[in-house]
Amino acid sequence: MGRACGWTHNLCATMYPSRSHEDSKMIEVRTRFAPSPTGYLHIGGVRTALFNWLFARHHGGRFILRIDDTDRRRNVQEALAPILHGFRWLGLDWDEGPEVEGPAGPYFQSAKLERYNRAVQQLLAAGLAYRDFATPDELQMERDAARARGERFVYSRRWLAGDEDAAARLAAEGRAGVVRLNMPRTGECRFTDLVRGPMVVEWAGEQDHVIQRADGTCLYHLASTVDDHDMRISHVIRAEEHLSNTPRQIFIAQGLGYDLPHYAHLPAVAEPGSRTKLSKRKLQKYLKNPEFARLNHRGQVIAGAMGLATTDETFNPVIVDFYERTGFLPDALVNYLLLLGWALDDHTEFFSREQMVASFSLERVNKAPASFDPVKLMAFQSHYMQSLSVSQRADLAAPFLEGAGLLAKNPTSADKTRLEQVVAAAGERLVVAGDILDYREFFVPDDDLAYDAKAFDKRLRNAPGAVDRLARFAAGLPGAREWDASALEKFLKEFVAVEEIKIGSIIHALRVALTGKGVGFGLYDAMVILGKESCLARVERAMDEARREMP
RNA sequence: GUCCCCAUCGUCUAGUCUGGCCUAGGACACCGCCCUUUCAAGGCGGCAACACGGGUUCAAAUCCCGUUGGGGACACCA
Repeated sequence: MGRACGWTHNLCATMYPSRSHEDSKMIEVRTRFAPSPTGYLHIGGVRTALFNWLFARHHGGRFILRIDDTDRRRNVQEALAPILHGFRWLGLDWDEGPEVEGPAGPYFQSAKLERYNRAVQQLLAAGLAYRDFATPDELQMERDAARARGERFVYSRRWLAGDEDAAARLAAEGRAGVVRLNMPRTGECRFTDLVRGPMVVEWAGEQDHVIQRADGTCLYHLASTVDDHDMRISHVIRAEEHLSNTPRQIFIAQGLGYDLPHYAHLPAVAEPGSRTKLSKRKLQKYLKNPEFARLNHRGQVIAGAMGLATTDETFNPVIVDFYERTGFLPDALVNYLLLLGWALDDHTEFFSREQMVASFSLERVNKAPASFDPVKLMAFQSHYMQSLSVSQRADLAAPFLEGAGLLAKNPTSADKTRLEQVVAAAGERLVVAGDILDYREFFVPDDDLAYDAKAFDKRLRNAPGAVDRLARFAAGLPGAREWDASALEKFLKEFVAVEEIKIGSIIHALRVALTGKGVGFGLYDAMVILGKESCLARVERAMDEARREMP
């Protein structure tokens, strides 16, 4: 193990991407993202994947997807599908990995157990790892004792088996043997992080990490290091939580005779309004943040209307699927995520894919955690949504109406026209495509219109004279010759003049009668969309309803 | 507890390496006012930050030291 002491890894400064254009042409840039098949894609993970993808694309390299399934072997295919789907939805294409394969496969760790085992044997043979028979309890006692002394834990190596005889003897006691790294206890590990700069860590602070379990399966650090080498990963770009894992991986890599990749550790994506890493397990806490809760609620309402069976665990704003099902634009989400920990300059906010690929560099990645801000995400979404034409937005909205049973699978051209009218009238109020469900009143039969109880009471039932005014207005309505917004405005204003009333004393009642709601887009637009017949029917029905329960 | 990392408006950030152009710029949010049939949108205006303390220097957001605060890691998880 003496070999390991004081090993240094010096990357020359010219390896920084912006200064290394020539270098990058010589070495093929290969980055990777290695999700566990958990069944969903975490928003923080996507940000990491995005930076890997951008770095590879910027340098004309390759982006690789590898599946870290050493631990759970069940239903990998099933749990993988939503992840691959998420990547495709976001437009993050991978050059090698599941379904596309490639020259450096297999891309599933579960398929490489033999390969890892050979690496373990190599480390064992080189004296860089050892067989160990300590029980978890014994180890824990040593850990506790070190902590009580306020010192860092250093394993006593008491149950280390130096040879086969010792191993047999310890095994005879009923102990299970694992393989541990024989970490150096003097000297320091040096490496350059492309985000953080030069790093120096004392080897003595490192543990004798387990790399292989008693059952022969291997652990993350070993598998990951071997894979990065096998897949010729040039730049390991990952979350900051891995920064302190780096020395042990360097130890493994060097022990195996590998050239080291470059490392870049990205700042964490943090909770809304906090610097704590965003986690999938703390949803209840995030829901106490009003903005996060509002975003979540919006999604839940849309999913509910679509008849999706969702739970907090499977459907929330920490999971990428949430955004697709709510009707977000992938470009908006990606653009927002890009700016979480990276900025080009002091003013550029919006990037096309081409622009972000062209301008991305690790040099401009920040070091401090960036908190996830649902409000700013919505602002990006709104911007991207407004950049689309009415018919594009209508196309995005249609599936939501279909899913809620408000629009036929094959809509008639009249249906389509109505949808476009509603989308146009809604304008910037339609932020995510699922928001179309806020305007369901334009897609339900007149008799099925639901009334907002509060608005109905305020504007019709309890507003003195409202019903009578509505009746007189409706009586004149069939005489309206032109049925467009400006004609209707003139018509209503004439009515107001004749009646000698303020416009507010009829228009609110009319809105509730026609749409069931106290708020909405322009009333004349609403009338045009509904048509004369519907308007009359709805006013009649509202008056009946108001009179029926009047004292 | 130990080790490592980090620190500019409420949030995302520019500026820090290469000290002066910074009475600190932009965006989102927020607060007024205007417009207005509601809700939005729009127009105009506004509030708001260099964590703290020492140095170095003619000059510090920028360099150095310390403090505080925050985060991450200390698994037979990944």
